[in-house]
Amino acid sequence: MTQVFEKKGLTKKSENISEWYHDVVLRAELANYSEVKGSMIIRPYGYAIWEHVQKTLDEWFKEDGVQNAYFPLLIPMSYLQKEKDHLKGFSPELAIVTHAGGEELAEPYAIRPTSETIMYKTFSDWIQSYRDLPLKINQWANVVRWEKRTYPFLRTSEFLWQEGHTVHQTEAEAIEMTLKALKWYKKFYEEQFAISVYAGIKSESEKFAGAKTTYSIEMVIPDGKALQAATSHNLSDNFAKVFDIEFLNEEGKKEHPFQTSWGLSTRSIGGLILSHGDDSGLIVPPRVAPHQVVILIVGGDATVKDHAMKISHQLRQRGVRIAVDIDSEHSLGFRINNWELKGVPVRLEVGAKEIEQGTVKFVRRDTFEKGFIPLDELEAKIPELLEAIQNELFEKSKKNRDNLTINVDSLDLFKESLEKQRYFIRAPWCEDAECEAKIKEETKVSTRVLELERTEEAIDGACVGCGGPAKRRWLFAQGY
RNA sequence: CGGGGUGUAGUGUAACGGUAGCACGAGACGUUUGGGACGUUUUAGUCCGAGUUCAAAUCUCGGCACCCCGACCA
Repeated sequence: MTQVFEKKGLTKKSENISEWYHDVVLRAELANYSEVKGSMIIRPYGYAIWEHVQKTLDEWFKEDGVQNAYFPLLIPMSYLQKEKDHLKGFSPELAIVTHAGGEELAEPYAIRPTSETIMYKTFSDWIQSYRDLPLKINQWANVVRWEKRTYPFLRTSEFLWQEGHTVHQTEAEAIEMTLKALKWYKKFYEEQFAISVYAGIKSESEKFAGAKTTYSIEMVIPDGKALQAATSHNLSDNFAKVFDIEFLNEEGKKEHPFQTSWGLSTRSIGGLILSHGDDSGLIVPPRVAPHQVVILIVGGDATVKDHAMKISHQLRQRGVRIAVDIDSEHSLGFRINNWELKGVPVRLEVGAKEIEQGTVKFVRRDTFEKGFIPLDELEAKIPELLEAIQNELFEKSKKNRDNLTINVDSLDLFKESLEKQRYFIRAPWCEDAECEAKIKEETKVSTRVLELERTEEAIDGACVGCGGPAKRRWLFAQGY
């Protein structure tokens, strides 16, 4: 029987995932609420996870020739007004600076909700010839989108992200880049965050303001809702035209280039929390865990402490990220509970008993499986154990995703299936925007994506929304 | 921004219109430490403003804040 270690005062995840989420964010010390409405303070433990995200993605980007740069926080309103769809999409959530230096500004500045406009204005100067292409720029930055309802990490008014922006000679190249970014994100979620996700194309009504095509990563949250976890846009030459980006091609003729933009934000950490946590708190997959292992010393004498330090040194040399808890103020149980809340994948305990036996006690955070590892096997066993945990977390996430995805062929069944439990529903759809709006009104679920592997799949069925001829099977779900 | 709800120590809760109490936390001292230790002790509160009343945490009105549900959204 699996022992469950509930936490005092922690709402059960299965009972109220929203309350559980808030509790965990605060008690695992990921973030604090701030005085500024809708903003949060990311605490060191939460920020360490973000730093890992940055490090991993940044490496992949750079291998592909993407260079980091930094553009201004403030964007002249006139820039945003150039692309009308873009402006329309973002204007409801803009924060605008109207005064500075004690005076009213002649032209207000918007705090960037995203940086397409300010970057592309500059790109038009940078790009003259086909020799300047492709241009691949990435920026790690904060952006502000004034949201009406906010949650820590999942939707804050100010959030951190990376935004990649590339410029290409041909649309085919741009599409290739868009898909490459999407694949980075999918790989990131699967291999680093151990979360199984869907990757696909957004419907016309759900796409990015100003894009020709938006691709996205959709995460299946254990409550059956969908979280848009990253996006990648094929901007075609929409922005190039309005920002006068032109290059001379090999024949000496002027052409507009084709562009992409793609981003992943601190929202990803919200997805991580929701995906892996349990009634004991957070569970952080080993590859992204700020601490992969915590050593707790049991009893306060110097021999035990020395022994623990020696072990930590050994493991650190093997590349294991490790914390040593030598707290002698609190009881062992108290300390254990705190580390469990923080989701450290493996806990080691060292006390007089272990020293005598020449072992170390280990406990897995995800399964609570425990045992003793002989000291001389520790260096080999811990990396193995971490790898196993990483893989099992992913398998569990995949199973969860599959269990929460169902195929449905009629609107009645569609509605019925949502009565007891939210699902990702894969259903035939005519791809008409009005029909989509109708489905959303009647069932609260909207199209999430057309999965990449189903873009070519022709089907004969009837659309679940209007009964007309369906084109392809899309994923529908309620958004976060 | 629409609909609903709630505001009491740092947190969670209690008090018929009649002495604001309890628990946790935090601080001090001592004893403890193999799954959220114990004793002694200290600490701190009715969101703001008006009204009704002999008397308001409690009733009324206004403001503000927060929460839940919608619309918007990485």
